[in-house]
Amino acid sequence: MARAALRILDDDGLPDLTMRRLAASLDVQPSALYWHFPNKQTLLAELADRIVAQAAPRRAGADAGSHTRAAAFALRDALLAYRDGAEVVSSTLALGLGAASAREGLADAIAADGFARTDADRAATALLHFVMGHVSHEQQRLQYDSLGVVAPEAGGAGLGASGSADDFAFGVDLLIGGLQAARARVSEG
Amino acid sequence: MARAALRILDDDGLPDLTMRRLAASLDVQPSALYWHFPNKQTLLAELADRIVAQAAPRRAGADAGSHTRAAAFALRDALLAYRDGAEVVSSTLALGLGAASAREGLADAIAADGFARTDADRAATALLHFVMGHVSHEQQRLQYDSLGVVAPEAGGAGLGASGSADDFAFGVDLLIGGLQAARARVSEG
DNA sequence: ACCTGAACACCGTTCAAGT
DNA sequence: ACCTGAACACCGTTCAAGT
Repeated sequence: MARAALRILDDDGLPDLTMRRLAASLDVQPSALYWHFPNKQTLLAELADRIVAQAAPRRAGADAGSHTRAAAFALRDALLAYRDGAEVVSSTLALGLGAASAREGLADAIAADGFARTDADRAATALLHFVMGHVSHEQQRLQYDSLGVVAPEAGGAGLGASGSADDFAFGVDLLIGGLQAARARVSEG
Repeated sequence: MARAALRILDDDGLPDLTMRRLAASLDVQPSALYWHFPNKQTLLAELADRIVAQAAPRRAGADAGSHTRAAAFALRDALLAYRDGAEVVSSTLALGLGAASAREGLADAIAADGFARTDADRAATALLHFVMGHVSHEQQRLQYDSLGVVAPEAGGAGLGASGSADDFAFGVDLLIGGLQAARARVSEG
């Protein structure tokens, strides 16, 4: 059932993922779904859990902040793996139900890069927000572009989707750089 | 009309901001709205523009990165000024229609802090994504908390809404620190 | 120029009743 | 245990027609 929902999500997008459409895809009446899930929100939380769980840990390099970078890209890839994945995860993030593991994964990676646990937790929150914001934006653009509702990249630069990975890396490196600078400041006294 | 919509948004939230409800608040038939706006999306873009436009530039301090910090907080305040403000702005960001000025405002502030224009533009994108992600999360929590659908802060720390401003500042300072570190690296050669 | 009336094609959710 | 049938209270949008 969650599988069928993910299929609709990926094929037709979040707006088309309705309880009625999901029921139809399972050859069942819409009301039948409410025996399995109390409401749509809970269904989406389940999907969010599955999406972030797919985040396969990448091999971390040897350079500074490489675990953090790897975890951030792994999360991005997991979100990009399903159409509107970021939207789904974002919508359930505040509930604290699903996708909590995403934050923990980032925090662990930051700690693995040798940063203090207290900093790692707060930085993970910041990084998570950046990742969600970035990928949401990226996927929204993909959707609008495919609909022909093009918008010539507000600001004028017009780098397009190809620049997204670069922009993402830039943001991640900025946060890592900030962490390193903070650590350097402390160790200097 | 946009005024009436903002009123509903603030009083009852985005889910209750329907075309039918807006029409009723104006003592008009729903179909009448379509003479003024082609669709709901355009209406929301208009609202996003107005929300972001309210971002009153704060007085920047004298310390490094103060313009950037001030602009980030001004944007956060503007988003927080309306219920679900971040959601509304996020939803129209990818369209490139409304809220484009938010990114420009941040980029200008970063440049005003003495960073190179090319870095400023990319950093503004990262900062914007962080701000949107953070405030969206914050406002979603506010809504869930008020509905009693409490979630004990995934992760266990349980800092609550009071920690939001601190977390926000931490994230902004991380990004500013990253920019400074990058600049230092360049000037060293 | 601006709005009404009526319709079209949908939603999420509930709940008695069936098997 | 799991599903159907039927209903409730909604959506956004279109479009001829009115003033």
